[in-house]
Amino acid sequence: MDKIEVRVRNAPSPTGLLHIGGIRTFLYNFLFARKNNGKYILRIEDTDQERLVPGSLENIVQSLHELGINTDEGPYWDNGLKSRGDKGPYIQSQRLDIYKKYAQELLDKKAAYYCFCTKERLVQLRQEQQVNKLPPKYDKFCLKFSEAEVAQKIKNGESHVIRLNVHPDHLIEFIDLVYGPIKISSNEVDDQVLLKSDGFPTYHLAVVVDDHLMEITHVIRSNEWIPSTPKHILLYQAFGWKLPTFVHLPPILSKTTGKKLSKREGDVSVQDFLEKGYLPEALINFLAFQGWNPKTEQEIFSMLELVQVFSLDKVNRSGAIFDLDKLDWFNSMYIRRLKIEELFARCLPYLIKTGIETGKYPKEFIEKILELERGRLRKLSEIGERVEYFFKEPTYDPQLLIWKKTEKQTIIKNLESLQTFLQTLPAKKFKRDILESETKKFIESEKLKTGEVLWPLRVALTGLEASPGPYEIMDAFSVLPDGKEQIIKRVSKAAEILFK
RNA sequence: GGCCCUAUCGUCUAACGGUUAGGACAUAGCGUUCUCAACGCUAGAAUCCGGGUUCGAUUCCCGGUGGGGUCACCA
Repeated sequence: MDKIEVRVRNAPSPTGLLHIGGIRTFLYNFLFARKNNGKYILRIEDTDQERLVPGSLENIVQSLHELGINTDEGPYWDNGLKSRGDKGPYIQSQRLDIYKKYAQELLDKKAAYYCFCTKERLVQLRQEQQVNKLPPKYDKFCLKFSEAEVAQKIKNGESHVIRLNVHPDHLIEFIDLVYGPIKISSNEVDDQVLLKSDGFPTYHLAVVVDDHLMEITHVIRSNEWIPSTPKHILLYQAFGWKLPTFVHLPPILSKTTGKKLSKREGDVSVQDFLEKGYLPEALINFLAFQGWNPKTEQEIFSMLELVQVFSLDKVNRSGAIFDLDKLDWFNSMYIRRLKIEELFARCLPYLIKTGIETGKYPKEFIEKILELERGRLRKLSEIGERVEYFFKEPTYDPQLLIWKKTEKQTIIKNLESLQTFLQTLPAKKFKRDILESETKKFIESEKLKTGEVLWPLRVALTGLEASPGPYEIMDAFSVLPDGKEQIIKRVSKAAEILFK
């Protein structure tokens, strides 16, 4: 028995930046396609000409590319916007004649009818219904016109739309792969506009026609579409087409509002997250867990592993709150796993932004520094200010140099003898382990207290309350030709400042 | 408001009628430690409410309540 090839799609509107909640839907479609050796298609639904935002098509395609969600058909990014696939065009505004043809077919089948109602009448109708506490629905007013009347009105150039003719009092049922059986009365379904007066289709006509023509087998989309699924089913039935399998996904909610994550909430676009230093791998891993989980205790999954374990029957039905804390955790996990060269490459933009001219330093120096910070980073964007002290002499808060309740004099004295000790230590011995053992010997022989030496030393090197340890920092500096001098200079400067 | 969906720690979630209700994030404490991070240990923290069904309900059914969604010539 031949299995029908799985074909799924995502169909965003180019009305702005691709946003993070929406990505989860893309991800699940992609994972489902890959898991089933199917095809993953991107289609652009630009039938609302008023809401178009220039550049959003590029943003969508580019964002998907950066996240590693690769499409098989439709527009894609490869050093520029390209397109592929033999069931195109994949941009709805280029398919207008197709929709007209199918709208005509519905007209011929009496499944749809012309409507000449003005906006004013529709608004008034809705108001009346509201006052009378009736559900707001079109009242089929224009259904009464004879064919001759309709022809005359069209000939007169009256503005018109085409509406779906929904018959009352029957039940529309479908089985959702996530939500199970769903029943909705046709009385709840409005005589939806299918073709607008500007000749463009509405979403409902376009999505059904295209999903059929593009041989989509599974419609996987966010659950806010459940209420309009009956309209689509009615259309499939009117055309006599086979229904796809419907799969609705639970919503992703905002932590602050508890409502659907929306574009109005600030930085929610993929681009924003990438710019803040979230790794695509972390974003994908986190998003995969918003509404799905593998039923095991493993939490870290690469895209490849996700493909292997993903299945729609493990998708939840209840909404998930988007929690940045958890995302941050995933991100720090992925930062730790990065190869050092890759960490360098990915941190570079942030280092440049802080004004650090990495080109002026040995690669080994930068790499050692990044190695020190990688375990402390939640987001790559933090890297700049965290490592600035390596490139710029720190300024000191005298109070900070003092370890707990130690006497100021003691600290000064320790910094001074530390200076002499480091001076006498050969530059080639400025290696982490040697530094540690030599410094310990020094502390012991001078009968000093560890904290009273290491704390001021570390602060002298960094100017910071929190940082990696002094041995590691000195080890990194030792890579520079004047590393030892820089270290000693900082120690002496710190002592000076305390002395004042 | 009508209709639809939904309900386990603060958050993501596990437990397909019988568990001391498990894990992770976050939080707190302790240990390690010059600080931070990491790591280890520990703690607190949940089955919305009310009815059924059943020997037994987090789990199945009904009702309520809460939350979300949707009712456009937007998608």
